[in-house]
Amino acid sequence: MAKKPTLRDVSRLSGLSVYTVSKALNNADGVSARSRELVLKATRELGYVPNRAAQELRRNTRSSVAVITASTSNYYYIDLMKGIERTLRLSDRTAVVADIAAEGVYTPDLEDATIRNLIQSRTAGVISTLTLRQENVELLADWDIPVVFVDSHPPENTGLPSITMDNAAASLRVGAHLAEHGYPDWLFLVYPALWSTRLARERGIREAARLHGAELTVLESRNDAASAHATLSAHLDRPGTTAPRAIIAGNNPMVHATLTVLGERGLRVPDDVAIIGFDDFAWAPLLDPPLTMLDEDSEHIGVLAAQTLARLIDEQLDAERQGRSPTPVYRPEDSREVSADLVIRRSCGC
Amino acid sequence: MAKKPTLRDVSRLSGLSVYTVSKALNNADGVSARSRELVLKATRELGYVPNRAAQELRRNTRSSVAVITASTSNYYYIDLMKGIERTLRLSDRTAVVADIAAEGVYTPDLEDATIRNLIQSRTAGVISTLTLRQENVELLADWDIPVVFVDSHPPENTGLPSITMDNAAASLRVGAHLAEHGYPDWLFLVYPALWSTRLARERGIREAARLHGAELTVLESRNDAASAHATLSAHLDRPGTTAPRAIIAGNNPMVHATLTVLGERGLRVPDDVAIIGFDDFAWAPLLDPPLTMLDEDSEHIGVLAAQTLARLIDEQLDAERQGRSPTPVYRPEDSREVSADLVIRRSCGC
DNA sequence: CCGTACCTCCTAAACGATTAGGCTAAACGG
DNA sequence: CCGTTTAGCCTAATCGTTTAGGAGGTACGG
Repeated sequence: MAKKPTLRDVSRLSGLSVYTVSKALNNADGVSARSRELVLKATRELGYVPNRAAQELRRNTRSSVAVITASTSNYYYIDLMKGIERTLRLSDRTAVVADIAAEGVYTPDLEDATIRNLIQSRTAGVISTLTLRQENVELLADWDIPVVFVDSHPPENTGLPSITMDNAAASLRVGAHLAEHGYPDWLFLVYPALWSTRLARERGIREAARLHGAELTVLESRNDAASAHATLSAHLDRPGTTAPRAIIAGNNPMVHATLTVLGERGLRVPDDVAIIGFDDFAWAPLLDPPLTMLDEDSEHIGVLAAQTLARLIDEQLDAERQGRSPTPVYRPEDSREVSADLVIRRSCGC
Repeated sequence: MAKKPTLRDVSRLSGLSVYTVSKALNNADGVSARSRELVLKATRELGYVPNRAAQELRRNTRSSVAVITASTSNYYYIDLMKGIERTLRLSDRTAVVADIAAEGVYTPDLEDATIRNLIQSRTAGVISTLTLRQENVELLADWDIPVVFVDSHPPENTGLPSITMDNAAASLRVGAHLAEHGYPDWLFLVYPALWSTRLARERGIREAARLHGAELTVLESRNDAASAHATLSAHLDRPGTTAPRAIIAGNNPMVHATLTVLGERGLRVPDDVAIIGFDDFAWAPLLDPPLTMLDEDSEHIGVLAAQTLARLIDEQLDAERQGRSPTPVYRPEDSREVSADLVIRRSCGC
């Protein structure tokens, strides 16, 4: 097609003004059945499809929501996205994912560039899986773009909503279970605090260790399996270090690294070293041995986050229509902590 | 912020016309250093960010590319997306994923709606992971939107580019390996032909069975682990059916189902039943037993697809600037088949 | 037959950017 | 000193929609 048909073309062909055509296509009233018919006929004939950029410019509304992630190779993102997309579909919105980790590594520059980019496209709203820089949160606030955090927390004092699993309670439960087995020394292999759930998880594990008199080592690695592998190997190689009786793996990549390292060293799970991991996933029961894992329902978290965001956006549109300020109003109950189950399999020693 | 700053505001504050401001912000020449400085100062002061909808409307260009998938729970999509995003970033484009499976099940209606949606937003280009309906491919062609298929084929006679692994050759290799072990009867558990790699894979496996005199059963299931589980269980329960000596699992969900079903029935892998699966992934070596799998480098496939698409879009823009037709011109060499490795572990009996 | 109300439709002004075409003043050559 | 070039800037049209503010016409009651 050389020239794409526009509203004006439909108007010409149907013999009606662009006003009428627009009204007819948007099912607004004030258009006779006969005219509506004519418009639809002309539309079909020309294969006309409205230009969203023009609509959004004129209506001052956007249809897409951004999901900010860092290095999506953690499988739980899939479920999260599923929940988000399913929910957004209901209100005819689209999710676009923006990964702010370049080659697997997070950089503030990329975060800044991404935020600028989102503002340029006047995103309807943002769901972020990690704590954003204070500065960027303010920027989004300046532009009245609603933000919801999932599996992460807003920067301090911003009061933005966040939806996480109850990490502290869950971690306590993990610790309690290890204590039941009587393991005296634990190693917590964990990702950086950039992913802010790390804090609550660590707090819970520390508390549990104190409570049950276990000795605890916390080992931090970059948030990918290869780095975790290197970190754990180096730790175990350190002179005077012996393998811990139990390892708690902070997330999916940490679990992968732990299993690999133990396998390489001929350490048997759970006889030599027990493992409990965070974030259950489909393959956990099929691993050798089947893994005991904390099961966060991330699809549900995705749904909650998308619902909250959708409501915020809708309220914003209402406010704007009524001439009130478009600044999003967050309520305390927008923040939620959902509980998680400990799925007991065999890697813990059960 | 009550009212968002526009170009006009920057113009007012800087005392220069919108023309000059626009030129300055786009680093075009014809602007003195002094003016440029004034413009940048005003821009910073106001926190001005250009409105992409307006730019795209005026310039008639789009910055986002759509990736069409169906039920992304197949893990290999993650790598594919990684490759695509990494490549698109180079030309400042964004990927948006559009899933045309509603609750895990594909519906033509959703496909149609999605395509309409993409045309409405005048997507710069499309990467599709499954064969689209003829009709929709024509629609995209009408609107001069370039399309590239990955891990799938275009509808017949459309000549659109596709990038896949060399499924037939790979399947032959799988069969040859099973034959080396001397397994007499094989079961191929496979997803529907909507994902068109199914055809080449089946062709290859059938050919291999014929070549090596093995008996072959092909069992089709919907493309998710739960359905595959039900299908395989029902098959094995059928009176007179005995478990095959080897199972070839057509993709990731099929592998999951196979391992689960065999586990439930107390059949040992590989002693009772051997398994080879398609689409290697990070957890395969840690499963019980470590899985022998075909390794398709899907990140690389993603890179190739995105490169091809980017080139098509760039050529289209050039053509348009020079007043030529914006119809994308596909070259035969845009279609590629990349080879895959068979990663031998233990589930095949080795 | 007139006034009023109600439909239906139209004209024209936005939305926020880009850009063709033209103007001005400074610089330069002769 | 004058004509020509050029850098720097401006005015105004344009992209494809939506929508405020009327304008005509029909129907109806009085």
